[in-house]
Amino acid sequence: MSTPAAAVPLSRDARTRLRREEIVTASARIFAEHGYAGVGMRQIADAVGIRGASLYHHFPAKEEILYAICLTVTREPNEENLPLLDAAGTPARRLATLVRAHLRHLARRRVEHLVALHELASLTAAHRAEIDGYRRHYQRRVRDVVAAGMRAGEFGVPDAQLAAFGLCDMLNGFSNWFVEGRELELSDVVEGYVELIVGRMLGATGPL
Amino acid sequence: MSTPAAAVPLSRDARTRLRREEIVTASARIFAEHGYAGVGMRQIADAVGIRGASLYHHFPAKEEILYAICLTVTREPNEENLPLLDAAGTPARRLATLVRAHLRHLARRRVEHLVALHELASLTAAHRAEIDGYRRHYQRRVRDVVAAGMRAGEFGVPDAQLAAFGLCDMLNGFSNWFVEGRELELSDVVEGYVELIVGRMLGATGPL
DNA sequence: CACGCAGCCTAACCACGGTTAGCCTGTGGT
DNA sequence: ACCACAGGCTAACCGTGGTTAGGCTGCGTG
Repeated sequence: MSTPAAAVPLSRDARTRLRREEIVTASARIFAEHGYAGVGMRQIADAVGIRGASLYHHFPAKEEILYAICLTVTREPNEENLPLLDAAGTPARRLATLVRAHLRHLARRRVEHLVALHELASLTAAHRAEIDGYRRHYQRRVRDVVAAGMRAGEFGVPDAQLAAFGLCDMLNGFSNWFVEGRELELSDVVEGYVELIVGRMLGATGPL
Repeated sequence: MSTPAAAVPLSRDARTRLRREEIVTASARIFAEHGYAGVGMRQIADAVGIRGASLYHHFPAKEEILYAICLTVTREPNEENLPLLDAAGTPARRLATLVRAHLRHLARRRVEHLVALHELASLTAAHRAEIDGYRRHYQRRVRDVVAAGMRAGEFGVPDAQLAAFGLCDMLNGFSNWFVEGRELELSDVVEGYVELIVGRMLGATGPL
């Protein structure tokens, strides 16, 4: 076999990327707990077993770590979920698929979402503008599909914009209270929200 | 007349209270814009026309200002809105009344809500626990009324807890995007949300 | 009218934390 | 085998910002 199981050679910049990822993940966890401002570089460094100053071999500044967190967690839904809205099927089914994907993504990257949701104000103006851009784009796409469903007579809501706001807030609020393996099961929440949002609130009928 | 219109005598500790209020309001505005950690005492002091050190005649610490913001904006809904759930009427109508009151409160204290929503991590552990307590209490009361509506056959939702989460997230998300006099009118949003949440999502029928 | 304190001031302290400088080492590529 | 550099370390800097000390003043109260 071409990939030996015992030795893990792992190319130089593969390890580099891993290290970066490790720092980002650890930072997200600590930021989520103590807030971005309440965490020092030395504290982050401790979590990955190096010294504070060494972090600057991976990130040029503390804010860049936060930016990395916000960027991935804001870009991924755009790249992974939005295509689902372009797939075949009725607006209702496409939205239901998006809701499922969105919630599962939120669960998978829960802490990163918490940080991105709470610490936008700690970003550089430029970085913040970029993140906001992604968010607005996402929401606009959702609104457009809601509007399409209204035109198709599938949805009974009075205003697409308002429904889209409510929909997105419901989805994103999820990361504030959901914790894996406590009280509520993920798949139950996902299917429950599909029914609450697409089935009941928007008023779609038939299988989703 | 006993209250002269021209001169405004204003007792000593009335002025004191006003000053405190002024500091809190200004702080909320600046915190909302730059984040709690991004704002210094001197910056807050500038906004009310005094020097940084003078703030300590009104608050023993910076965190106490944040605490004051969070406390009022978290306690007020408990004291003003929750009694509405105990009033006469069906669960649906009582919930509709709560939604209206909640949204109007959010609009009135918009910036304070933004701060309280984003800066919980900057509070002392003790203060944070207290605020969390108020929030959980509020949500529990909402959930109970949803459950009551289910038992009465008014609501068609499958799970009261899940519906309550969605409901509260939709309500609170409101303060993230609503700005007075831009695009959407407050009363339209309020009535739209009453229909979206109580009418459509929960499935209440009849006038709300 | 005198006293006292609320409320503001200036000055300064001091800890914390982001960041930089400069060095050492092991390793992967030539 | 050698060289370069990624990646880590120690030490130190230094601005920022929360907080304290101590003094002045003018209003409201006894």
